[in-house]
Amino acid sequence: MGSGPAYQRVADEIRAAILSGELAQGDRMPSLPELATRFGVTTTVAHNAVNVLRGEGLVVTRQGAGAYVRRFERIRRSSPGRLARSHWGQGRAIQDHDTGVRARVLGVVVGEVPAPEYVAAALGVDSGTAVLSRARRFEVDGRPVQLATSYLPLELVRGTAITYTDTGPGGAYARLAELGFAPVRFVERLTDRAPNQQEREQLALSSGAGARVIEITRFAYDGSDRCVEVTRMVLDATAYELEYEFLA
Amino acid sequence: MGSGPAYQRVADEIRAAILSGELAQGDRMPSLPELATRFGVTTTVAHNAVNVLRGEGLVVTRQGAGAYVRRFERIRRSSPGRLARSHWGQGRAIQDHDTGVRARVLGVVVGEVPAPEYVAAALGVDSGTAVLSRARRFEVDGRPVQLATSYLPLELVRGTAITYTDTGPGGAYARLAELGFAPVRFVERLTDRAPNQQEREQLALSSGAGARVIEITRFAYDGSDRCVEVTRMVLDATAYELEYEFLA
DNA sequence: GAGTGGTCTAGACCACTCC
DNA sequence: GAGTGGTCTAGACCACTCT
Repeated sequence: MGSGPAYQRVADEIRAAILSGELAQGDRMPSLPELATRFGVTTTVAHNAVNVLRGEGLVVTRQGAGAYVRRFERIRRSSPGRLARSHWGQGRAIQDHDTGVRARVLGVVVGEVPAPEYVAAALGVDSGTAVLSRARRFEVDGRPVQLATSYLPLELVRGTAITYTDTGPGGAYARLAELGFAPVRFVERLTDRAPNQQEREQLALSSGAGARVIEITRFAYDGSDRCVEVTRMVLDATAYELEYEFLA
Repeated sequence: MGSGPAYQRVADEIRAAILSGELAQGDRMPSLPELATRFGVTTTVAHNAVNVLRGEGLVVTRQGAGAYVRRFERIRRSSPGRLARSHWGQGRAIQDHDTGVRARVLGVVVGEVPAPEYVAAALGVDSGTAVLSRARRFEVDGRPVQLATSYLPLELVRGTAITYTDTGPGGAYARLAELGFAPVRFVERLTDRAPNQQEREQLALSSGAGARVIEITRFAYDGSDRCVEVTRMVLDATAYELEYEFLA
């Protein structure tokens, strides 16, 4: 046996079974008592082992229903390809570029909110000034994978389709372009962190240690280098592969 | 008190104490028995709570020595700024851009290795063909934060300073430029995942669930769109903030 | 109701550091 | 040697699903 802790050894063996295909994607895992018996440990140790795998994104658990091998196919999110004008200029939604037809946008909520500090600083308004907020959630194959909230200056978008739930073909960027504020430069800042409770619920992440999200804050600038939009996204860290292309 | 599990409530209170500054960065945490007594739980539950915070990167533990509030200052890693020719063209190392003078490069190991599949595919050689490998480790303030291994085609770099431990001013990219293969375009792919055992050791990450790394694979292309270098980096996920800038 | 995952107790032993 | 974090046992109860 490995010299490490028992729960690591158990996790190692299960992981190997998953990666070798012995346990296929979507398969139900043996129950905790079964694992305990098979590996000669207590159910607590078996639980620890499953926890490790859950943290790695290999296993998802549903209380009362069982543990399952995760259907594993990361979504590739490509930048700047997904934000290129050639893309949304053709009337397609940005997330189409990442996820094909499997993606759905849910729970779009549009409203006016006081600008958070980092938004106010970027948009050049006083902190707390009302800005347009567009919140939504992305699901792929019925699984929530991303939360996103965009903030735009009210004087730019008032009375336009950007204030509607459905912004029309090409999305908000196409509307900004029609207004003469087409975004041409982007800055994205990424941090990897633990989700808060609300994010755990909305992204259906398990509690306990291990679950991670990637927080992306994007700043969009128009041709005169004015920041016209700030978007904060929270991604299920195990659901994505991010790609960036740039010139030296 | 909160309706959730006890270990979450304990973690919540400690987290609040850290974020409010009541527990300062670098402070020693109360011991597990102390926490257990204070919150009326067992040491096991106190341990679970500390585990949660460890996973969030707020606390670091040293077996036998205690648990400490992490000194927390994420390293900002900016692209393409850090890879711009204007930077390494002046003879500065790339990591200077991210971390200032606090960074150190350790354990540089140069050698010839069979190309991993993803490297061979990018460099346009057969899988297993010998390529130059440059492995190294980055430390900031004495703490290991990143592992990196670069792969370059042997026929490009044989007999050049790139095969030395010290590649000279401006690093490998400056040498590639002198050879007429200056990298001008980059693609970086990022995934969040759990570290393997070797990575846990080299990055001084705790075992158990919770620790995460960001794996970045970078492909560097020269002016004729030939891939001249592949670099795989493994970052302590809680140590970095990544920034990307690009045009639509 | 039976089975499942999630949490918890009240101990125990080990490896490690040196407060 | 005392104190610490890390692991583990052998139970228990709860919330949940329905395999």
